[in-house]
Amino acid sequence: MADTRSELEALALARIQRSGVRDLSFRTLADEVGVKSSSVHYHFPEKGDLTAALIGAYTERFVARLEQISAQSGVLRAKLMAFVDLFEEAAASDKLCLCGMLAAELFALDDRCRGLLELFFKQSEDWLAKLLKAHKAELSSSLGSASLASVIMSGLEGALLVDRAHGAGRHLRAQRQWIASLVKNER
Amino acid sequence: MADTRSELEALALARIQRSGVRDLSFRTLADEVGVKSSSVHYHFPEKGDLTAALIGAYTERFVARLEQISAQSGVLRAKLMAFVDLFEEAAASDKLCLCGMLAAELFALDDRCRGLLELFFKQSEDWLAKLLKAHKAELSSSLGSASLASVIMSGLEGALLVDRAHGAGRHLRAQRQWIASLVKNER
DNA sequence: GTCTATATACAGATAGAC
DNA sequence: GTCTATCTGTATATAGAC
Repeated sequence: MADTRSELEALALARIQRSGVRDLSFRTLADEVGVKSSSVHYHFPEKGDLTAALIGAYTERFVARLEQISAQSGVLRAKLMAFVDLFEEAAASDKLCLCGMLAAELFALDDRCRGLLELFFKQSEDWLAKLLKAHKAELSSSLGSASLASVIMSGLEGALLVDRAHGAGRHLRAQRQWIASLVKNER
Repeated sequence: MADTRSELEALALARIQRSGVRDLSFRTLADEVGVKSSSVHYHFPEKGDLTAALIGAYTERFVARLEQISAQSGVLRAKLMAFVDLFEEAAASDKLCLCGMLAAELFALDDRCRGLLELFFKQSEDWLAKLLKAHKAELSSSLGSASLASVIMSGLEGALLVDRAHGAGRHLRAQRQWIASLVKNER
């Protein structure tokens, strides 16, 4: 198995995506990994340190996958569907996007975490807006690239959220369908 | 001023929309209203009782306003914009929709509250789908009414969420713009 | 309907031994 | 790097007086 720090991070991430930072305690986290809470404090002195580490690593992985999508050969529609796939994974286990969950818990976060959260959304939407702009001619929407990127991001974050309470995956499926319909069918 | 019970409900609602149920304690709630926590327990024996009462009342008010929108004279676009206005109020004070926030905190809720949450989304989306269906000819989207209702609801809930972390209202504005663009401009 | 007082549990965090 | 032990604060909830 991996080292303690990695185990703590993996478990904490999963728990926060399911039930939020406020529901995560150093005690229960330690129990599940098989150490004591003081050991968790050794790796992450304060809860904010753990949270910040998680947001940073999450953003890094997310951006790396965006770059993979950019690099892959394929039409616009395929790239947009690959973007939706990133959200599908969370949905499969009734989780939220880490940063979506933390946006709901914004007032429980310190400034450093809020800054990291903002960075996640900025980078994600910038990537999306750039992709849309590069394929502007293929789009059927009248909205600008940046606005459309906002609409897509809100829609996907919201779909994960609403599907937990009502819908059993229907909201994310509808989002996928709508995003696909943005690309003109020309042949 | 109103009676204690009403004051407690109003304050609890505002606090949950800002920072969630887990951040609301009977003690601080009591302090802010000027009573003791045991008095809060008199009105709402358990926290779940308070939460359920809030969801019920919130849904009732929300549905009443949907019916007002249905009753008002006006074109489809005006009605959709009136629907967006319902979310604008929360955004103005950095709040989420009560039920959006609770969807994030789903695993902290009892079954009764989860049922009420589901009802909120079902009623809201049913209303929206019915409106869209009645004006199908005026819509520029290729999606079915129910799917489009899902997309709109996800988008608005998500816009409130993401705007807290990044965007300063930009996501909700983009949603409004997109929703307006769904209605054909024919003249 | 509101109070005082209290039971019980758990939170985040730290000191210091090994 | 992990432990035991502990401090301190706060949570939900209840009993019983007024």
